[in-house]
Amino acid sequence: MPTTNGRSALRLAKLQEALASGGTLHLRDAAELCDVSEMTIRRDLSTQKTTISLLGGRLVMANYPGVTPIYDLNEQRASHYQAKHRLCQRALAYIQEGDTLFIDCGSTLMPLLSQLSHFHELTVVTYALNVANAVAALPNVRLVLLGGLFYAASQSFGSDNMAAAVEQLGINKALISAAGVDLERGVSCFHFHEVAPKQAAIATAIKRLLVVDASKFGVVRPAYFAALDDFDVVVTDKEGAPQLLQEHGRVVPEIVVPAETMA
Amino acid sequence: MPTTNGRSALRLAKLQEALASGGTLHLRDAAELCDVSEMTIRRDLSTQKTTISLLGGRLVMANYPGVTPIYDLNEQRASHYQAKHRLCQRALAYIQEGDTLFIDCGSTLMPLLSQLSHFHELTVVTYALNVANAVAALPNVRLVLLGGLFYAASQSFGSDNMAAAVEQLGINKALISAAGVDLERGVSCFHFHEVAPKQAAIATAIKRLLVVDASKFGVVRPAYFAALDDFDVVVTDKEGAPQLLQEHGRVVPEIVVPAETMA
DNA sequence: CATTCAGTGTTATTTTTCTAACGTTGATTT
DNA sequence: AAATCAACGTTAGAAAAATAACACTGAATG
Repeated sequence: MPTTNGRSALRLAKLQEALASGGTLHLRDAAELCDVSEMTIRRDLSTQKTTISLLGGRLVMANYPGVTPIYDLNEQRASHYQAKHRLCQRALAYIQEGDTLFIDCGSTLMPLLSQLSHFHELTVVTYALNVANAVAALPNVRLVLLGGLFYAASQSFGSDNMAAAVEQLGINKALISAAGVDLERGVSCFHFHEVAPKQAAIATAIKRLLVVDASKFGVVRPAYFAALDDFDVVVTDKEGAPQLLQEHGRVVPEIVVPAETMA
Repeated sequence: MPTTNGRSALRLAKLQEALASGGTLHLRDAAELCDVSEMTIRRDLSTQKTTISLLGGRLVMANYPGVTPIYDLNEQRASHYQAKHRLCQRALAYIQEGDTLFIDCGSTLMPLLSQLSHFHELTVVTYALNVANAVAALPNVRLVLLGGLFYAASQSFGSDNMAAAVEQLGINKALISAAGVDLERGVSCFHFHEVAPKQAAIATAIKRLLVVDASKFGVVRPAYFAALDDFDVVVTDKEGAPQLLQEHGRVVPEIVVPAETMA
């Protein structure tokens, strides 16, 4: 195996260039391109640290979306996915034909996006790249991306005039996610650049939905962005949530907990 | 084979949901998820029209970037890619450490992006989703995406204040692509929403590079956006291009044709 | 000059994926 | 009730991909 980074790295760089535009490259083509055998490419990939991965005989960029496996060998991610899926199933009930939706960043609302293909006309406003990519694939959904400087950690954009940009749009329903929900300290997230778009969406949207799984309750994160009663609906998955939240005397009009048995 | 769209479509919808968040799903997991055999999933995929495709035993969303093959069986796309690659190789020579680059939409400049990983600090400004995705994967490059309404045809965004957004940024070098370059009628593209960002970039950038392969010469496209002498450099691949362009009496300071023999 | 060893090709073997054919089931029709 | 047929499973075989083992090469080292 090549221990030093000799020609191996050069080949990978070449292949990475070829793949950077997006696409796959069959192993035999990659071998031909580098003028080596397929085995050598295989070895390059397995020995060197690279962002390219081999998927069924084809080279793909591992850091592109739609490439990493959903169901990891451990059930953990799968179950997490199931939880989020259920959450989104409930959130979906609030969406209607013709809506202009603000979709927050994070992974919570991802499962919702594919469901949007069932509608005929929708508009999605977002400041997250992963959301934008998923929505861009839907022919029936208009996409408005709020741009700015990219923050890799949250796969989202931040800018000065985020608030102004949001206010220009006739946002119907805001679907907001959060990293922390506390009765006293309100709703919070990790990144400060998310505060402006979230707050702007909450300010202009007609209906405001907070979509969070129960693991976020009682948690406080660095960036506060709203009080709990800024929302019209809280969609969550914990049984005791309604009591927990409402007995506190706050006015949260509706708290939705998905039924245990769902398709 | 299922001729009617019975449960088959339902399963595919379910799988599509699972995949929409981005990721791959192994065939056996997909089968388990739908509680059918792998063969059934295979049949679903082959009989029904779907956006899901099977790549080495794994389900992927075919409309995601990084999935469609680069080297189609015909050499055509490959050679096109080679041409663009060479073009970008030359354009790369103009890029320096610390630059703030405006990268235009289209596929021409795609091969350039992976090359940017060689630098330590760069900023890329773009209004194209495919460019943004490629740049987002580079840890050393700051990404500024100019958002707006998404146009699927060009994978790019358009908005009213595109010009204002561009002017706010200290763009160093503008790398502009085009669909048509005519001596008399100037430089043009297909989509009108591209005009504003292109013009704004040309207006503010210190150095303006037009990157076009020779097939665009003598072609006029619906949306005019610049005269040829608005550019400082034209990077192209046709042998006679310098003469062709300069003998016309225009002041185009530099026209670069890549040498025939390149690594 | 012989030795070493990284880098690579070749071949064989195993594993996985794909395809085609046939069998089963259960609802619907005749 | 027999026939039909869509929907699905199962099996076996073919094809492709992954892995492992060994052989070759040419530059660097002793």
